Amino acid sequence: MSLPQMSESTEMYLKAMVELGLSNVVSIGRLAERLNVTPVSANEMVRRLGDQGLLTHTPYKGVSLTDKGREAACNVVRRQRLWEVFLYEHLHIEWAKLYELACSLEHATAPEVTEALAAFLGDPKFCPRGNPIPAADGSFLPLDGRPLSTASVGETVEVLAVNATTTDVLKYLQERGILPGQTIRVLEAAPLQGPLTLKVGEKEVALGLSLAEFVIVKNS
Amino acid sequence: MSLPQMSESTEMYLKAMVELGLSNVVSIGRLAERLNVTPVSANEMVRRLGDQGLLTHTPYKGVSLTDKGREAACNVVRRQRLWEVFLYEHLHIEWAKLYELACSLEHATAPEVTEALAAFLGDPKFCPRGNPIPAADGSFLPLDGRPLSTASVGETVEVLAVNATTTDVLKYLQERGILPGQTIRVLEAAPLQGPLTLKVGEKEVALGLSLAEFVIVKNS
DNA sequence: TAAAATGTTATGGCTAACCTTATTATTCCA
DNA sequence: TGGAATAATAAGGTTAGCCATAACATTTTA
Repeated sequence: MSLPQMSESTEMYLKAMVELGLSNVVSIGRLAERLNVTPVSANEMVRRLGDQGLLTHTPYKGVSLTDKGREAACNVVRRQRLWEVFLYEHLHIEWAKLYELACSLEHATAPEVTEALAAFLGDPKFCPRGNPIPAADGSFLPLDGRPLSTASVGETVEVLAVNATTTDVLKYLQERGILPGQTIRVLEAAPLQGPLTLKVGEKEVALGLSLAEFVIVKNS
Repeated sequence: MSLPQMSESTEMYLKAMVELGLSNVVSIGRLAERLNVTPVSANEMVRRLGDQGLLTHTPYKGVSLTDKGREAACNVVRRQRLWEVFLYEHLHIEWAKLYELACSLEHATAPEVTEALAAFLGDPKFCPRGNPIPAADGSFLPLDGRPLSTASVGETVEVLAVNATTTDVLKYLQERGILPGQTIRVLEAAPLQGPLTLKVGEKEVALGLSLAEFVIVKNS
């Protein structure tokens, strides 16, 4: 009574590839880190996915999706983000938990359910974390933004999306008001990869650089 | 990014126990048949579930749920049937596919999603197949009915529920109008475990005894 | 340019849930 | 009561996706 013609693990790898930048070459290390597996395991799995024609691996360089992989990946991400919308707007699930809970559902969703869900939700274009939802045909307009970690002191930016996935990181950002739509001013950037000091609403917030990478912003 | 503290397989065994009669002693053979595994595999798995205290197995007699197992099982069935309601009423998924599609989702549903879903749906008491939905506290009022296979010639009965799970069986019954609420008259019962001849609406329908076991009816 | 960091490959191990084949035990029924 | 049906047990095999450890290759960077 299950459906996966693509395993849960495969879906996680594909999703990670999209989240780390749809068209980027991603190192095995980064992939392993995001998926919480050892580099050795990621290497094995990347070989399997390569054998299935979903991605290409250039040794010592990194991994990128093939056309087939990109299509499959967009489909996975579509399901993920549609469920996030449903959980948020209709079930009123806590924002920080959306990714994790939607992730489980995503793996269990047949194509006809995906499309019926999209129709039910009114074909939303963005998920509650601000990320675009790929269309049914696989088309995907990426966000026109950059990570907050690249912003310079004095800049004022607007949060487009939060790209984090783990509940604890999302909760941390939420508690500090770092949510889509929020305007942020960069007050200070500590040297040696140190944290940013931000003005978020009325509050001053210190944010580590690695967390700031998860926050996608545009000039405002 | 998954949740199962109880494996998918465990959930399927528990669900099967409920579907084969919440308080019945079920033989390994029947369990194996419904789950589409060999009796040897079912035996192994039953031992594992016994070790976890979910059910008790009396050799050569059969299997029954413990209190702990019953609670877990009701929870699984609750999730399953709530999703059936959602898929049917909000996503307009084909009736015959509900069980299978809801089954996948069920395994991927965290408790907080279950309860939010129940609230969203207005705490429904029955699934689209006519089966009762266990309450959040585990209480479960079973149907007051019996299998159509036990009906005698000349009886007129009303379908309370369809207990089948596979899409092909559900489709077969649906095509013949055998759905909850339908009134059926038993015209004939062939000897030697032969099929029943039924009057369903305007049509005469022949139905094998093993299929008739899936149809729960009451006197009407 | 050498050391550090990163990536690759090899080997072996683990787990859950299935499988087959074969043997033995029990229960049911005629 | 004896054979058929059903159930239990034993032994060994498979798969996916992980793990660790260790050796080796390449790339980056100081």
